[in-house]
Amino acid sequence: MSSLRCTIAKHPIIFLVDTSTTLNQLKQIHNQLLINGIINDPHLFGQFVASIALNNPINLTYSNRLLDHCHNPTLFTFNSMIRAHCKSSTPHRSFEFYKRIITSTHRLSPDNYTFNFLVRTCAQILSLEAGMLVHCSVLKHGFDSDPHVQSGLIFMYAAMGCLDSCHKVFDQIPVPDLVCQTAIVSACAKWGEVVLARKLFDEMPVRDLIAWSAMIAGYAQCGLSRKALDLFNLMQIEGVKVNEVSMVSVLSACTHLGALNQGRWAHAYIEKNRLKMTVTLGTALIDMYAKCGDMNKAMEVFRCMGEKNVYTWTSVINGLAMNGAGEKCLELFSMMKQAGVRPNEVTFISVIRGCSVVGLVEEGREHFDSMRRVYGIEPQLEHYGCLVDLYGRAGRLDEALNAIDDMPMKPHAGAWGALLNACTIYKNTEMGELASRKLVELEAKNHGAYVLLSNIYADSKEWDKVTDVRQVMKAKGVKKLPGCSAIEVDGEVHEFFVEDKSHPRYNEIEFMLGEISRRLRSAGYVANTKPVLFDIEEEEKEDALCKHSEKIAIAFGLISLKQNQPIRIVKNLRVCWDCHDVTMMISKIFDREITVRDRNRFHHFKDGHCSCKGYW
DNA sequence: CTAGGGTTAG
Repeated sequence: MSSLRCTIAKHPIIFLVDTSTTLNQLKQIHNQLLINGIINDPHLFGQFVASIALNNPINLTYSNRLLDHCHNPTLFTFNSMIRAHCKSSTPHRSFEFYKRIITSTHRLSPDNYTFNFLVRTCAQILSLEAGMLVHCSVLKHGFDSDPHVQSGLIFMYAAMGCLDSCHKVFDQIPVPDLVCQTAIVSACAKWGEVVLARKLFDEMPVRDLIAWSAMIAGYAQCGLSRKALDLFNLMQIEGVKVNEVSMVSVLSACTHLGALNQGRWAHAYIEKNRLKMTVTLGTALIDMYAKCGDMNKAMEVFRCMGEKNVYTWTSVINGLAMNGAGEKCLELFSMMKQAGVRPNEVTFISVIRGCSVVGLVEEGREHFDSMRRVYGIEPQLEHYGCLVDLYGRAGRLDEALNAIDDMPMKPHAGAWGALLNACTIYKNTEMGELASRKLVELEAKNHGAYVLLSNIYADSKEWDKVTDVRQVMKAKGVKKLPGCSAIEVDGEVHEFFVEDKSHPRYNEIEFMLGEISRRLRSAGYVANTKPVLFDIEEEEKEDALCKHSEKIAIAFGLISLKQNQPIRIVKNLRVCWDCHDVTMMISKIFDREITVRDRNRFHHFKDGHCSCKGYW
């Protein structure tokens, strides 16, 4: 037990109060104080109350009650109470103590500490109204020149997404210190002004570890993972020491890029430099391995971790679901509950997905129902979307539709999209038309709605309707989102977009694409290819084969990786039917293991088959 | 006697 020593000025009694101090122990200490007469010393008693509040948020109620017996609590006492409540489950109660300061009969007046804590309470409860009132009081009392309060205000407005206010506060600081500079960099990166963030970062006269971490995290959060890793390299070149917090953002960037080798390097770095394996860092590692396709390693890290929180469990459960290991996913969920970790709304999304990928409909439904019944979590749009998917993938289309009808809120595009996807798999034209109509009503330019509908028509050879859909798409200007696939070769991530010819080795890639095409055709596979997008001409189909980003990436993998090295692709969209078919064939003809992570899940291709068994 | 900036799961 790490005890926090709270010494009372020159008094022999030392309080040992921390998060594990029980109520009974507190009462014993309280009695000790009574015996020693400290209770009559208002200043010391105020400190006692404060020390409980600060070190034992669980017993906040106790210090609240004690405070009522405090005859003349000091500003220190009140400040401590505000600070303690700020991070508790009842942050709004901070304001009660502010009120007691300003209405105090002992002529107390708030100081810079008071406002610093109050500002953080506002950030905590995300109340812009409260934040602006506190800001006014800060100005009124003249604490806007205090650097702690300044950074606090930037932090608060950043938490609420008021970037303009962040800038206003920052611009009025004559000489912002390192902390304020970092706060504004972080705020800009968090809310889309990442270029400005970088500019401010570059202009900083001194940059410490936290400043670097803030900028790296900013890139990672914007999805600019490549830039995050580049900056991390620069940071190392400049000789700035890395710690466990900065490593989390680095791992997060690796995760999004699917850069397994860089992630492995980061893991080795962590162990070699003995960075503290915090829960957060461990969770980031698990997520990295899981989303880069190495689920075994993810499980290994998971088993080695001592403390596991809801993030940790959810990461591993989600990883198993994404990799199609539904049963294992449910096993871990049950272990999580046994370990006494309470699942939250995110956990349930992964659990129901896990059921969905292996067709465990009844289990999935039970978990969905248990959300509200057992855990008091109201299912949100996402959960209903998962439920529709659960029924839909299993071919139980009527129940999927019922799930949509049962939604207490307006069904979102995700719900209809899940239904439409199911209609495509099970070739239900009628319901598919309904789903795509609803989808288009919600999102007029939803590319998927048109593509899937036309797939249904193409499957049932209704070419006229296929043409109609095509014309509507053209008329509405519906454009396909640009697909992007990434592949890591020798620790470097290469990105390919649709029809991307910009790679320095494109000549070889093009040659390989031709080779793929020839070998698929000679093996008689092309004839089996489902109608791509529309009833396009044979030549166009051939052309389409070379267009999609994952095919270019796979071709690059074939020319740049050794035969025994698996080809691992990360795609920003979902894999299309055609690419899925073609990749299965490539895995057989070229005798390669290919793993594709699309935005939904993993596909492990081997010997002409895919781990998803067409169930996606 | 109390404070500030960077981190994880959908």
